[in-house]
Amino acid sequence: MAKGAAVKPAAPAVKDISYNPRVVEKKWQAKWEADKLYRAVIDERKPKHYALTMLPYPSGDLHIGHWYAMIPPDARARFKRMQGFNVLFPMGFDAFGLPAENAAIKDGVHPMKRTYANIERMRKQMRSMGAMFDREREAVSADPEYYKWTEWFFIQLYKHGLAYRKKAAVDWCPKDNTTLAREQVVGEGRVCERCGTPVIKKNLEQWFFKTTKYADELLNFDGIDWPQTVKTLQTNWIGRSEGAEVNFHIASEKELGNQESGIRNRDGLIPPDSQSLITVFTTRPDTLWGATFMVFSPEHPLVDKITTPEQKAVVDEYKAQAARQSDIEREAADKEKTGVFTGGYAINPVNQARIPIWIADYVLMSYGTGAIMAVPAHDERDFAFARKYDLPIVPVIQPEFQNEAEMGNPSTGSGQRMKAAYIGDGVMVNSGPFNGTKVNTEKGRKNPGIRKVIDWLEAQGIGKESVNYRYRDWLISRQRYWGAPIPMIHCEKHGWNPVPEDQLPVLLPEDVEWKPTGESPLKLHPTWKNTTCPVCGGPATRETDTMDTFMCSSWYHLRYLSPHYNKGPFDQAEYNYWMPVDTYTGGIEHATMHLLYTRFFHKALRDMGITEGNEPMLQLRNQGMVLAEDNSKMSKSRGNVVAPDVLVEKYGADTVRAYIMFFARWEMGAPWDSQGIEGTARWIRRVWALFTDQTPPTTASVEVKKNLRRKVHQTLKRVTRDFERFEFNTIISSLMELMNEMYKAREAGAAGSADWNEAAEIYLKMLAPVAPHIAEELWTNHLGKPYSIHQQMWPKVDEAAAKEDVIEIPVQVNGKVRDRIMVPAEASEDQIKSAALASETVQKYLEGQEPKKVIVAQRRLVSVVV
RNA sequence: GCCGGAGUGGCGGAACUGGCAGACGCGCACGACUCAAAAUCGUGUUCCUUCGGGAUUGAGGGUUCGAUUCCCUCCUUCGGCACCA
Repeated sequence: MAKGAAVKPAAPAVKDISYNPRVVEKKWQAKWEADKLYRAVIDERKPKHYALTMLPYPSGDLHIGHWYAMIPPDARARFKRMQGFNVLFPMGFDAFGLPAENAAIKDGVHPMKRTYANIERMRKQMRSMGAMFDREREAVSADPEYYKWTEWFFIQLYKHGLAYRKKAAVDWCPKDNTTLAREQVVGEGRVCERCGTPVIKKNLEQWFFKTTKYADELLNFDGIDWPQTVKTLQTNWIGRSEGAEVNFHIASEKELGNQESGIRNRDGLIPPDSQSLITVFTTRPDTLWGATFMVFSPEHPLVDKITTPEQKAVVDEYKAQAARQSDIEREAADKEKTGVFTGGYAINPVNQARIPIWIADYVLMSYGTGAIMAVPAHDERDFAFARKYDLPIVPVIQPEFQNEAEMGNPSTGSGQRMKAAYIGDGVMVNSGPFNGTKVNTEKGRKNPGIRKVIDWLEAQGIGKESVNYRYRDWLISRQRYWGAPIPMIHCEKHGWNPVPEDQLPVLLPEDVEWKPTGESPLKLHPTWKNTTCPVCGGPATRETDTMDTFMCSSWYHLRYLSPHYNKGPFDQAEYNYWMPVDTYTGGIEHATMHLLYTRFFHKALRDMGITEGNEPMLQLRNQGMVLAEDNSKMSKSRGNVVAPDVLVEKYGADTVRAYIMFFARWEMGAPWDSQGIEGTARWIRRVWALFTDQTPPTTASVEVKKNLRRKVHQTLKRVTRDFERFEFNTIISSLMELMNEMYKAREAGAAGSADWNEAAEIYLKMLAPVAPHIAEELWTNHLGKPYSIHQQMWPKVDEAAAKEDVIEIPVQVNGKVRDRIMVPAEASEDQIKSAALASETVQKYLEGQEPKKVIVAQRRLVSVVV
């Protein structure tokens, strides 16, 4: 800091206002491109750094959000490069997808034509950013040379048993006319992630990837530096829950015949055959003795078998009604529970209790086994159901310190007086051999009660430890044209077989018609689907569905390594050098989609010997969102989008880049402020003037120069740290501060001195990643340094120079700052202490009293307590 | 309901590991330059004030010599999940 420095006015500098970003930026962009300055090639002598930013969909126009996503990572990649890393920073296009096809249905423009025109336009716009993308690494997922390998990967997954076909109730978007992965259905209304239309269920046979095989491994984030929020989102999405599977069986004739004699049936137990076995999943096996009824999902296959003739009419009616309801209606959590009795009974294997079987739509066929044991005393949902239909409630967990009135009286075997289900800890009661066992609120084996019961169930052969996941396999079929074809052939005799690999890629036919029929144009194409069976050579048909575009983006980071390589998806040498990705950046909206798929993909490939290591991306950072000025979301339809092209035209790319980095915390985002950019523009112009003004001769004092040098190295230290941490806004403010100091130093006559020249050099090097054009122009043409600034090494901090020699220390009396004292930086704590107590102001506040305590805190503050 | 993030001047935000709250910028006010405006430059700018000070980082409490920072309770807001047995 320049505190205490005598600022002597010098002759005013002569202003140079020749800064014209349009000329400067065009000039350098052309030169850098001609020189292939940003070409990244393998160089074993240098450490590598793979910086990756999520690739855009070619929507047609680059908007401010793209800049926000790409520019700060670009600046950081440039910084890494100056630090001596060999940096790969590629860009490409996620070019398949619905919007282009939907537009084609409207106006007949072929998706391919539209997509490639959009790409061309966006390439041009991207050039104006002045980013260090390696153009020769660009990959476009809709290029046959790309999707050939997307198809190839499908076949590898198929061959390794990770791609399979099954009929299932799948989510269908009636507007986009296609199935969707579970992840693409969002929100309370269960709507299509893309178009907001409520989805419906369809029973279809579709292709799936076995993502669930990796569920446990995907929960492990060891060795990767990812934001906690993403890890939490993925963990919740996978939804692992630990418990047990328990085998109940349908009560036999004999068991039913005994019903007068009560719950127990000691003699003549008929061993349950597999037909009458009902397996349930429960996270609370410790409450098994409290199961007083069972509930089946209305779709459960055993429902018809157990339903008695008397109950058939109501059961059929309930089933029909459940089938009619949409998912939204059915899954509304606050809906009152309904259900009907089937007339059938099951036998609880732990105590032979004969319990009624109901069906209810709150039990989902898609989770667990589609059937549950209901323990109304200790589960809120079961409690509500039991109350409504007057089913017995038997408490089996007794809280240790609660009176009977609240709990009901367990000794009578009745929980009818309970006001709510009890889900806390306590002691097992009414539970045969387990009475007295303590139960806490831990999940799974960590809970002593659950652990003991699971071990016992396994010993008895009536159940086993089990884990269930909310996570589903990834549905990848899309009934659309504009995607990578699923390379499978169906033959009447030989079923499904992959297209022989030497016949890849299966190319999309170009002569297709756009009709809003809801069927894939591939299916309607007269000849495309006809082919021969790879097994017998007989007539066969191609799969006409295409792949979810998330399949393309699951491996694009590999295609960038060698986008035109034709012997495999990537060149092994490139892989060995560049992978894994060192820093990955993008929006958090992909937490449970792309980011989970790409981890799955990498692990599956690893198990096939194609990739190495457990994770594809070591470090992940998410940028926030740029909102419109009124805090609303930017969208074309609202007409509130900020067009970067206009800003570049007005201020130049360097200013837009700097403002993008400055105006918000990058990971948070903020509403756009079109006035705020004026401040950044002013700064850039002032930087230009600082370096181009004609300055008076050097007259500065030693002190002024020393202070300048201190500020330079303090700033360098801070900027270096902030680049590492993705704290871009403070990089800019530090550079603004240093510039202000340099203006003051110049006014004090520092220009032209050795310290000034060092400051100028370091300043431009720090500016180079942020504002590459102006930094290059000032570096080569005004400082006369060798081209290019972007090939210079990042400067080293001189710690000694950065140190203050006099420090100002605030003195608190009873927690309030009363004075500030100046002491030498090397002063001992004792010296600081006496200096503080010597202060007149401090003495005044002491009012003659002896201080009780004097704390000198890390030479930063003195605290006097009276 | 459950899980996670955030809450600091008129605004965006800063504050290293518990140690001077409000850096930097926008906006605003005043001044210089100008016939005038813009641009530019300079000064000021958390609030209250009886000009001594006092209050202040969503609210309340706690730990501490000292809390924007740690702990507890609550409020607001954003995001995710949601009858998951």
